[in-house]
Amino acid sequence: MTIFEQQIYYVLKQIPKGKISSYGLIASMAGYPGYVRQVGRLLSNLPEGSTLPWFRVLNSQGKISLTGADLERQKQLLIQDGVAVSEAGKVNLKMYLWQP
DNA sequence: TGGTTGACAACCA
DNA sequence: GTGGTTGCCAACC
Repeated sequence: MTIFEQQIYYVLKQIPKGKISSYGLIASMAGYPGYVRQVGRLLSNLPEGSTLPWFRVLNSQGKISLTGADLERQKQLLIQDGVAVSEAGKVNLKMYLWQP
């Protein structure tokens, strides 16, 4: 467990229900601007049973970066969160983007 | 040691 | 809005 990971997890836990954020934003808020790809790698390695709201993280276009079954899973979780997600796995950033 | 890859971002046409 | 290019940094060959 590195400081970097702790920071990412910390920021992740701050995202309120019904809101979403982006990889770049997460990385920046954690104090590591430019480490977007590490954020993605970190989330991809999260255990399935994790309580972290990893599904509230989208790319800068407000779109889910996953494909196939994984995309569907994340889409469902977001909808359960009260976030409107299009068929393509895209959300309205104007309405749901979270930034303190 | 060096090249490739990736749940990305910012730019530009 | 879409598609290509470049920058980015650690993890993996």
